[in-house]
Amino acid sequence: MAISHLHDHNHCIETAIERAQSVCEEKGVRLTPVRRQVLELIWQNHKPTGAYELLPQLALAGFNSAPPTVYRALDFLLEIGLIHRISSLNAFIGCDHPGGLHPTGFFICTDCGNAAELPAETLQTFASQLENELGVQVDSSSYELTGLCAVCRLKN
Amino acid sequence: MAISHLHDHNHCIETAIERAQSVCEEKGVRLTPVRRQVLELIWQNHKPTGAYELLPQLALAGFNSAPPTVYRALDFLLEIGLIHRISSLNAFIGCDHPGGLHPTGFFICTDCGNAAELPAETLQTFASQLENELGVQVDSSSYELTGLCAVCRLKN
DNA sequence: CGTAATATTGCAACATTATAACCTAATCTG
DNA sequence: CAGATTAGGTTATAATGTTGCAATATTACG
Repeated sequence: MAISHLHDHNHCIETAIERAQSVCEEKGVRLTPVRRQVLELIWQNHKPTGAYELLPQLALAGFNSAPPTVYRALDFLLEIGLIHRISSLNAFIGCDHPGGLHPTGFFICTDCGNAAELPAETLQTFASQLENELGVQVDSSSYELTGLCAVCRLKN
Repeated sequence: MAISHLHDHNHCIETAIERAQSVCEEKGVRLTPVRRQVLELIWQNHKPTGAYELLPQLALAGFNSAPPTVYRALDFLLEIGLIHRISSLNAFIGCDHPGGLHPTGFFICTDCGNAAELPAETLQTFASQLENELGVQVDSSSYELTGLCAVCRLKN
C-alpha cells in the first residue's frame, strides 16, 4: 500500500503543479518560486496543513520562511482557487479541480485525518436550494463535515 | 423600526435565557452567573461576537474578565448547544433552537452583518445526502455561507 | 535599451485568538 | 462535616494572522 500510495501521490503533486501553471498562465498571474513551493508542500502533505507547519518545510526547501511569506503565498493560491482554507482547522489544502473560485466543501475523517473535497455539483445544489428557501443571494460558502470516511468506517 | 427591533430583541434575549435555564436543569448542569452573563451578552450583540469582544463587555457587567473566563464559558455553552461557533469569523452566536447538539449552519449577510441560522431539517437533509453519496458517517458539520440577505438584496 | 510603473519579497514588529498550568473557592455527595 | 468534584482566578504563553515599510524583481512602454 505504501508504494502504490506514494506513486499515486507523486502523480497527484505533479498534476497539481502542472494545472497550477496552466491556471496562472490563463489568468496572467505569476506562479513564483515561493508560491509554487508552498503549493507543492501542501500537496505533499496531502492533508490539511497549517501555515505555521509550512514555515519550517519552506525553510528546509531553502526558501525564506517568515509568516508573511507563507501567508502571502497562501492568499495568492486561495484567490485563484488553487487551494482551499478549512477554517475549522485553521488549515489549507489543495483544490481537486482548480480553475476558478468555487464553493469550499470538505469531509474530514476524524480517524485517518484525510480531507475529501465535496462534489462541486452537490455544493452548487445546496447553495441554490438555500437561496430559494431563504430568499438570499449566496456569494461564497464553506461546508465542513467530520466523521468517519468509507475506509475507516469499515476498519472499526 | 428601532423601537420594534429593540422590543423584539429584548424578548429574544429573555426567551433565550429562559430556555437556557431549562436546558441546563434538564441536563443537570449549572448556568452560573458568568455563563449566564456571557450568553446574555452574546444575545444582546445579536451578531457573531468574538471572545475578545466579550471581555470588556463582561468587565462592564462587573465580572472577572480574562480570556480563560470567557473561553470556559463559551466552551460550556457550545457543549450543551446553547451557542454556535462560526469558525470563518472566529465568533460565537446564540442558537435559535437549543436543546441538544446539532449541525451548525449560518448564512451571514456581508452587508448588514446579520447571521441567520439555517433550518435544522435542511442541514439534516444535506448531511444524509452526503452520507449516501460518499459512503461516510457524518458526526458533525458546519456550513457557513455569505452573501446578501433578503432585506439587503432589495435595498441595493 | 532605459526608465517608470507595478508586483513581489524580506523583514521587524505587532495584533488577535486561544490555551496551559496551577491554585483557590464554591458546590455537591454521602 | 469530610472528601470529592466542579468552577473560577491569575499569570503566563502558545498559536495564528497582519501591518508597514524598505528592497528587489518584473513588466510595460517610450
